[in-house]
Amino acid sequence: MKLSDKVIAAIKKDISSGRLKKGTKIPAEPELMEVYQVGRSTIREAIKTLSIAGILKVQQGSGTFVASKVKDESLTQRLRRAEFEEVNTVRAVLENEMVRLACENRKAADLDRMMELLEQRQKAITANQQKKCADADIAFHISIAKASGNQVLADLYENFSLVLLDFFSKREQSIEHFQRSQPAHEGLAAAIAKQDDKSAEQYLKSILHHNY
Amino acid sequence: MKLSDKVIAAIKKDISSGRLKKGTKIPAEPELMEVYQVGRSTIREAIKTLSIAGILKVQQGSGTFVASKVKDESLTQRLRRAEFEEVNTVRAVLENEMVRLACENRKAADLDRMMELLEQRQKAITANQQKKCADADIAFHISIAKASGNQVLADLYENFSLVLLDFFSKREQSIEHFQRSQPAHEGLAAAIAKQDDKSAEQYLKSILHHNY
DNA sequence: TTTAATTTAAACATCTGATGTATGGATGGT
DNA sequence: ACCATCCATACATCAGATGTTTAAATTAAA
Repeated sequence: MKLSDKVIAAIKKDISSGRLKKGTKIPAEPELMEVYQVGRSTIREAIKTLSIAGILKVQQGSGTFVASKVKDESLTQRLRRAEFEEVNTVRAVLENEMVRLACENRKAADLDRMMELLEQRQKAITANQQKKCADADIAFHISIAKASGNQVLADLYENFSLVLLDFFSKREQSIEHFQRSQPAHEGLAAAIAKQDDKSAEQYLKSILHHNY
Repeated sequence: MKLSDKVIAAIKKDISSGRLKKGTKIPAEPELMEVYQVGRSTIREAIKTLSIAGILKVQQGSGTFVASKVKDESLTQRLRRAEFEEVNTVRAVLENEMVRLACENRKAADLDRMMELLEQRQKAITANQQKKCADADIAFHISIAKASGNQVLADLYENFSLVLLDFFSKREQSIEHFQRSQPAHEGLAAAIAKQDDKSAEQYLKSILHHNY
């Protein structure tokens, strides 16, 4: 087995695992040399083969890019699971506190804002607009953070929401997923309105678990 | 107000909000022109100012990079109202999870780092150096965040620590305060080392309450 | 209205880093 | 010894980034 074949397999694996997505630029040859601990000729041999196969596309002066997907579903799920757990853990910690405080301190204006965003979420679902859906979803949770009355917590969550947005975009969340969790979101809003912290906690739990 | 000042504010905001992290390359001038809808001179004027201020660092032929972190204005502003309660609430939420996870996942290297920072904290106390003391204190808690094994949580806490630093400086924490809480910090580190989450929780409670 | 500062636009230089190409040497199996 | 493989180096070529200069258009102030 030639060395370049090992590199080919490694690059293919990186593509199928999701570390290298379609359209993304792969590392430059010098960097690949360090990563795979081989000479430049070997790297170029591998790239040439993958390029002929249509998997990669090279552009002189610019770089080499992934031209096609090589999907391995089970593997991508497993590899993203670690990062996924981390994000969800942090999210759960923040949202639990947010919801608890929101039940105590929510004002009428907060409830209006929450309902408004829930409507936007539903509209985006029926219109099959995924990005708007994710935006509305996160905006809704931010509105809960603000309703908590703790501005520091709200600012921190707003910062964290950037991570969530990036996270959603990577996961390719289906509209169906948002559809399924819509009732839980409405229940959560209602519980906060009624200041029923026990019920709110249950709905939140449901929302967070729907992510699995 | 000059147009370039608006661009400066926008870039600063992007940095403080975390959209642009330290060390990352900011978009090239042509792209910034599109994003902010201004000419190249304006972009360059803004970049020049931020570069002189040490916030950005330009490298010809390569790009412009973020050189330093910027404190989140909205967060520091809240502190002026002396709403320490809010800060402590958020801190408690984050640290509780951090400590819980650190007890499970701490590696030997994490424990070494923690002990090293505790020594620095003690040295700063005996040397009566308040700033170094606060730095070591926060660095210690950051090391716990990293020991949790949750990179997302660690990043979030590191961002939040900027608020804590400001918090300490405004409160004029005395050296005596740090001295009093040193045993609790050492106890916390020992508990994490022994993976005794119950004990760790108690020490953390003590540390957080010492802030009042 | 005139004047000056600001902003824009374009052209070109320069630097960095990417791939393309060529060559020689080291290595290991046949 | 032969030969395919691999490594190392140098240089060419291309793309894209910032640096610089200049002129025109726009805006604000005198």
